[in-house]
Amino acid sequence: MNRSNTGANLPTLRSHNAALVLDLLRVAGERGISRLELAERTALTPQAVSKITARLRAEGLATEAGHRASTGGKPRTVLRLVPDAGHAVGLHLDRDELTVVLVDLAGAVVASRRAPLDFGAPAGEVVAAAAREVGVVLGGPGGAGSGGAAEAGPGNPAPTVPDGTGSVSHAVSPGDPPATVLGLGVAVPGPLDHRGGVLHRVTGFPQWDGFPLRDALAARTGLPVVVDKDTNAAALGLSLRADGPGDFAYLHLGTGLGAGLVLGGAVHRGARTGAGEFGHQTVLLDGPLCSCGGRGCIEALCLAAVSGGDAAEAARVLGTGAANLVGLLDIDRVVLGGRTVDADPDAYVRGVRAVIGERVRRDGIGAAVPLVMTVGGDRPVAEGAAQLVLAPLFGRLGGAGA
Amino acid sequence: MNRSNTGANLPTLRSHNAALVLDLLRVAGERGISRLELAERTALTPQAVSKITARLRAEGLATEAGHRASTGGKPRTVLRLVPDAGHAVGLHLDRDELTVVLVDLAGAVVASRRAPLDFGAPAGEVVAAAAREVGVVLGGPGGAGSGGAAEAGPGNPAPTVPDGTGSVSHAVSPGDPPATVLGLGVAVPGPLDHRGGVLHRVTGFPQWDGFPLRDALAARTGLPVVVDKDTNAAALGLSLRADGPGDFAYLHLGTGLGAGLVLGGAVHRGARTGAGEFGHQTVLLDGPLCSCGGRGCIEALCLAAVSGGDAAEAARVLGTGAANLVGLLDIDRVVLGGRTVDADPDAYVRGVRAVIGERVRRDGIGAAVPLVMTVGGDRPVAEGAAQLVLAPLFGRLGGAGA
DNA sequence: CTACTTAAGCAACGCTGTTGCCAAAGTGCA
DNA sequence: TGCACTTTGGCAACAGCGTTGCTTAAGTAG
Repeated sequence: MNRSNTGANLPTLRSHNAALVLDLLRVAGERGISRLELAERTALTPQAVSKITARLRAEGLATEAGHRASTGGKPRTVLRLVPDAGHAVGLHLDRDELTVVLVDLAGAVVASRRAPLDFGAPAGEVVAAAAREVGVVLGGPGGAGSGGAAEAGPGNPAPTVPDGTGSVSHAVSPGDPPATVLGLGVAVPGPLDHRGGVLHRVTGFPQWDGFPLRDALAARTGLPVVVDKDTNAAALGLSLRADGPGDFAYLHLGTGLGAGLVLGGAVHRGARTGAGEFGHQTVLLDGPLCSCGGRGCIEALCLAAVSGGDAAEAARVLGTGAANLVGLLDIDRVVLGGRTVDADPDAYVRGVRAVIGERVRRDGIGAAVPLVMTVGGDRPVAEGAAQLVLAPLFGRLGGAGA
Repeated sequence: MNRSNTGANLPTLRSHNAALVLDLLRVAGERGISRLELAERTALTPQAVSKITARLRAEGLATEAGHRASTGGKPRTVLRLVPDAGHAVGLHLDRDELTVVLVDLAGAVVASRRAPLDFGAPAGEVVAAAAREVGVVLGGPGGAGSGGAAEAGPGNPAPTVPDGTGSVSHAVSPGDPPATVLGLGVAVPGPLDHRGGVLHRVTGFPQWDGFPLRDALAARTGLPVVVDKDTNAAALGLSLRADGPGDFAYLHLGTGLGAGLVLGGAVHRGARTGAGEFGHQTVLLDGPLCSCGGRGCIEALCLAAVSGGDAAEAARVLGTGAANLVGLLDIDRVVLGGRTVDADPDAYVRGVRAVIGERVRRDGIGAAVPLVMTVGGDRPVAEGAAQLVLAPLFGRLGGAGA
């Protein structure tokens, strides 16, 4: 059961178990999973699993799909998630670009869109543009099927909006607006309050300080909205790609340096959504001044090495911070991402892996901590943002919880 | 509900709610708490709370204790935890000393005992001595009331054992062996496997590598045993002292430097019980060599400053590490402890607080992070060890979970 | 074709928190 | 003093959860 301070009743129990089964179905993917295996993995009785899966099938969330080979008796029936039973929109607002994806329950991208963005423009304009793009991805100018649709900005009644240069829109199923859109997950750079969906002073963009992004987008799109830091969204999305429930860290090196932490299957945000301040960890006491006012921050050292063209040194600094993090939290897996890393992935993976490996070796116990680059999709943040909406369905605290 | 990968049934539901209520009773302490307040805090209906508290009263865990002032109607009945309904033993094995405490459900120390210890002696001898001391604290040579009692070492049938110099034993209620001892929590220094209760290579004491401490002590005492790192035990115990469920870090500076983390009400251990490796966080790239083989570790810098008599510099280094930790995890509260800090608490609190305060100010948002010394008892580790046993009763994952 | 094994559903059951109702125990005002 | 009102908390009936006992379905092995 999910950690909480509130009591549980029968509906809570029911949805907990349903989420558990749904999560196993999601992880099983197209291979599917049998009722008895679900029973083993959940420690529920087979009969309980039968009842739960019957409900899920009645709701259209699961379906039977073939049989396993017999082991001497009646063959097991394979159950699978029905990906089309629900969708979520992920929106990534970056400093100079906007990315929107529409994903199904399985996390597959159904449609996506990318457009340039001036994050420094007035908040209202950015919100209007974002809502417009969300509407387009959803298959029409009107946005989601429900009420309160997007009051799209000036003009643009056409279904496909040629919105600036480089705007790309490739819907996999263009004329097929999904019936059930569960919500909109939004990932933004700066510090913010996740619970209230209110931004704080994003570095370099003071006009966002105190802006209620969640409520503004909810009013524009008519969808439930969840807002989180870009690194948290990416970490959540990437953590769902792996089978294991192990603790997970995503390190993002782009124009800045940040981290997203997934501990115990849930994004760790801290009380003020401040967790993941990785870039301003001090790794060189009395070192060079950082833009934050401190000295010897990882970010300052890293970016200095990058601008000096010394990727190996940048990787060494980054690796030192990563090793600190792995040691402090006993993290199971680390994933690297971000534009700077993407430009020279081998150097960074090799450099960071070397430092972590040395640390693990010193500490003796503990198998090697896997370190990889982001995989499967060049929009990890936007896809993760969509998972902010979907994760609660699978019992993973991501949007509503904490 | 507590985060888990297993399904939940009605007994699970029941114990979850009971634990929740019990935890609120524990936090309320002697002031007590009314049924309606319990209902508000748990989000359960008043009727459900009535049923749950009736069960707890029938089991002897709770009792009615007076009434609140009326607010215009029938006055609320105050409920309180019955501390004597259960006890737990906490054992702290330090490098040169052994501490045993017997605590009640409320966490109050009922009896305690301290004795010198040579942690470098053969494992069997240490275990025998520890089991003997546990038996003494429990009020007799035979140990716990249940079967499989301590096969106490050579001699010593007397109830109070004058066991070496400086051995102190002051039971509050000498002739009153508690009926229900729920288990034994053990806190030890080195790296270890919490799930299996097996030690790894404790620095300087290679003979403990691979020793199954949990099973050995369970066999000796006949009690359920939970083993954890000393810093984790202390962090758990100290975190329970505060009302808030906020995230918590305990920093221990003694012969070494370590940390215990309590995130979301549960001790964060990581997959291999390795979390909390605070001492070997790098804060000075290419700095002086540390005993661990790395360079620029907090511990190396800190201990160097301490041995040089420069408490201010040690506090500054420690504070840098603490600020890193606070920033990375958005920790709510930090507590300092350990012999070195105890020797000059003001200097360390002032120094560490200054560094954290500066960092928080730079980051803008976020209220000041409270930093205090350990309070209430000079045996925080042993008391925390006892809480390893009690915490699961209150729905706080500490012993069984994770 | 018979015997056996395994998977999965039906029906009855115990137990959970919830709902509707009522008694108990105070305060406040006439 | 007595009546009206407010608030607390238990009793009884209830819907819904997973569990248990048993039956049916659907394969393999000889």
